[in-house]
Amino acid sequence: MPRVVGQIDQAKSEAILDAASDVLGERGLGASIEAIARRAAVSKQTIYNHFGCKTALIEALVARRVSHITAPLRVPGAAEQPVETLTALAQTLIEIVSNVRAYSLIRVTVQGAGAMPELAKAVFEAGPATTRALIADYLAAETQAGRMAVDDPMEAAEFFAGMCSGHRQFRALMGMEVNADPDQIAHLAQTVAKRFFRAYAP
Amino acid sequence: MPRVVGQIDQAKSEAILDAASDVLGERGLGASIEAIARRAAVSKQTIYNHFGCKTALIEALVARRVSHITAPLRVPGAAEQPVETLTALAQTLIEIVSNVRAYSLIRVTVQGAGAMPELAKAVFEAGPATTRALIADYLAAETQAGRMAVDDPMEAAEFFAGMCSGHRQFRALMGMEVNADPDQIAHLAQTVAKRFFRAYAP
DNA sequence: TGATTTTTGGACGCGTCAGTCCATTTGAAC
DNA sequence: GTTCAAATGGACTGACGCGTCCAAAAATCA
Repeated sequence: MPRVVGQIDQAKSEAILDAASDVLGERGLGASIEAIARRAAVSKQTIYNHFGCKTALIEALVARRVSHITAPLRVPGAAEQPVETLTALAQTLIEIVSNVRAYSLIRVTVQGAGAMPELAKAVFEAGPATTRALIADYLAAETQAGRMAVDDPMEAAEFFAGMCSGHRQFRALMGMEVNADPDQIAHLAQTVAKRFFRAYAP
Repeated sequence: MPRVVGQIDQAKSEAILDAASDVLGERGLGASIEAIARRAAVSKQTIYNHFGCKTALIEALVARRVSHITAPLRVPGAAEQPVETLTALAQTLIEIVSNVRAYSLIRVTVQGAGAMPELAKAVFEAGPATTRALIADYLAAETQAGRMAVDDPMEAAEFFAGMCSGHRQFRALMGMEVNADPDQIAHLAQTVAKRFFRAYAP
């Protein structure tokens, strides 16, 4: 038997997805398969061998990125002070929103929302929706423990996420520069947590 | 002299822009000029007579919409109670974010950000940036008057706008349904104002 | 009615891109 | 070295969309 099936697949598929991420981020959904092939130093046919069609390629790309992006989104272990947990949470959220790479994916999804609504919904569920549910759970628990007074956890979670993303979301979406200075992000996260806690303190 | 130049222009141009708004909102930037012409019950050539090229058409469309959308964005006359002013402000913002028509424009802008960055920047300046500045001015004035305690008005304005848009922004961008029930919007606006004021009360 | 301009609609050139086909080369396993 | 799947690359089809051109029709005013 020659050549194990799926051996080279692994590496090449990754290379193709990396290239697709870059090129789609730069040129948008209109980017041609040939451009992606060039960037990946791979023949166009190989892409079709691996993914079948452009839509499937994009779906694979989105699936991979989404898992990368949402990975760090875990509520830190039960905290002594809510403000500290909220600060950590805000920091993660703001970092995600400030990540150009992540946003190039979102932009692609927005562009494709018309043509592939399932994809848009999947990204929404995996990203923002999951995030909100996570935060809401935490807020409900803190309220139960008497450390906060959140009457509507889902709504509050939305406020919290909104404070974190704010205009950065818009700027990122519009392809404009987003300040990603770690110090500034840390400071912003602290402020968000402080103000949010003040709004929902018992 | 026959036919006054620019007389029919007015009406036809409007019709074309309306159709363009609809079709672009539905199909995205990829929508063809022919589709727009069909929707406007106008010949393709007429569109070119009026606007010259697709880019110019989109620019004209965006310019018109932006002025429509931001029109209601005025800070209500100096209020007795900040919470009431903030509620009115939040209401306007949430209504804009929940307006499908307005968001179809934003989606078009996001899609076109790569190809026409000037347009994206113009929309950003006219929309979110202006809004933030307006809110910040108000917050600064209230702080001066001793009715609030906002140390960083720009930052606070961003938080306020973020709380209003929240996930609605994402859903709208992704082409998903957005709840536009007036009662719910009113309730949400009240909550935003209440919580925000609590976060920044003296 | 006549003069003049816009509008129409259909055909056309031109470029781009998705996806296919295929002869040839590469390279891992035997 | 033989074998056979995977990869290459280049040519090709078919579709689509922008923008142009033009002759005929409609609309406007004198």
